[in-house]
Amino acid sequence: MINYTNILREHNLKATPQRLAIADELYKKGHISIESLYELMVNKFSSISLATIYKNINLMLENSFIQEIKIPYSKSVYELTQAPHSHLACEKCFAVEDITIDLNSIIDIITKESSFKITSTNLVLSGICENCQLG
Amino acid sequence: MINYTNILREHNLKATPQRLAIADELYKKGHISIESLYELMVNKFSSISLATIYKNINLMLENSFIQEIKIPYSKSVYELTQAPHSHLACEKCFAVEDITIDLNSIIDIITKESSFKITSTNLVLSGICENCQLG
DNA sequence: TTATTAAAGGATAAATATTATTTTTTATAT
DNA sequence: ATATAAAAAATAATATTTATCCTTTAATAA
Ligand SMILES: [Mn+2]
Ligand SMILES: [Mn+2]
Ligand SMILES: [Zn+2]
Ligand SMILES: [Zn+2]
Repeated sequence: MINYTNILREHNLKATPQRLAIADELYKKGHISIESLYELMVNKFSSISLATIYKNINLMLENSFIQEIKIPYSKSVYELTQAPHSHLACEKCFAVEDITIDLNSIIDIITKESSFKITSTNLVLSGICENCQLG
Repeated sequence: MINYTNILREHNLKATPQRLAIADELYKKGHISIESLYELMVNKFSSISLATIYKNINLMLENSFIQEIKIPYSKSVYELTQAPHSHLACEKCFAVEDITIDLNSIIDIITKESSFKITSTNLVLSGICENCQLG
């Protein structure tokens, strides 16, 4: 159980109980959609407003405390900011897994071939996760 | 000026003037957002309904006549279905360019390392396009 | 051609999703 | 402890997307 008080403050975000709970859920679940996060938060703060979720998600994004991952044919999920990495998205159960892939060779090739200056990469590989292959 | 009548029919879509115009704009512009497409279409069909845009985009997606591309920190854009490829997204002018990158080696590595079955890839490289580097 | 019909378009309502506003509460610094 | 700027809650307002209903039309077959 990590304490996110200082990490929030380092991102210029006041460490409110709601925000600590959001950070906690993101840490535990890894990747969460807005509506899932709201449901989880209602369990802890029965009177929490959906607007509080949205305001916090947007502020946390602006201050790079979290990142948004856009998934094809699905809702966006959010995660605590960490080292750049790619994602595996299950088309059946919609689970999202982290995967570290070295894309530097690809970036190098493009940088040589074109004059586009790449600042960040976003790779989502869709398919069927291990669990869903069994069922 | 390509005639999309038969291509639409091959995708089980009636070739209406509105759909032919949508196909035409997608062909000319390459990648268009919903709202841009609506603005373009209003020029050709002054009484077109926004619902017609949404219904057609959704039907065309279901029938694989077009594809959706989700762009980080930006609205989705749509394009005519073509061979799988990746995208360069300019963070300044929001232009989206096509780029063909061979991701097979990456897929192979993941297939060996994990038991996730990849069925499609989605790579968006964000940065600054050539034009925006000049200004 | 003309007739038939299922599908599509237009108008608009309804449902979702997101953001803004106002008041109350609270985290943080003094 | 106090002051204060920021955050939360409640709720209104927008924005986005989908559904409905009626009219029009593309596709098909007499
Ligand atoms: Mn991740
Ligand atoms: Mn493309
Ligand atoms: Zn799965
Ligand atoms: Zn640009």
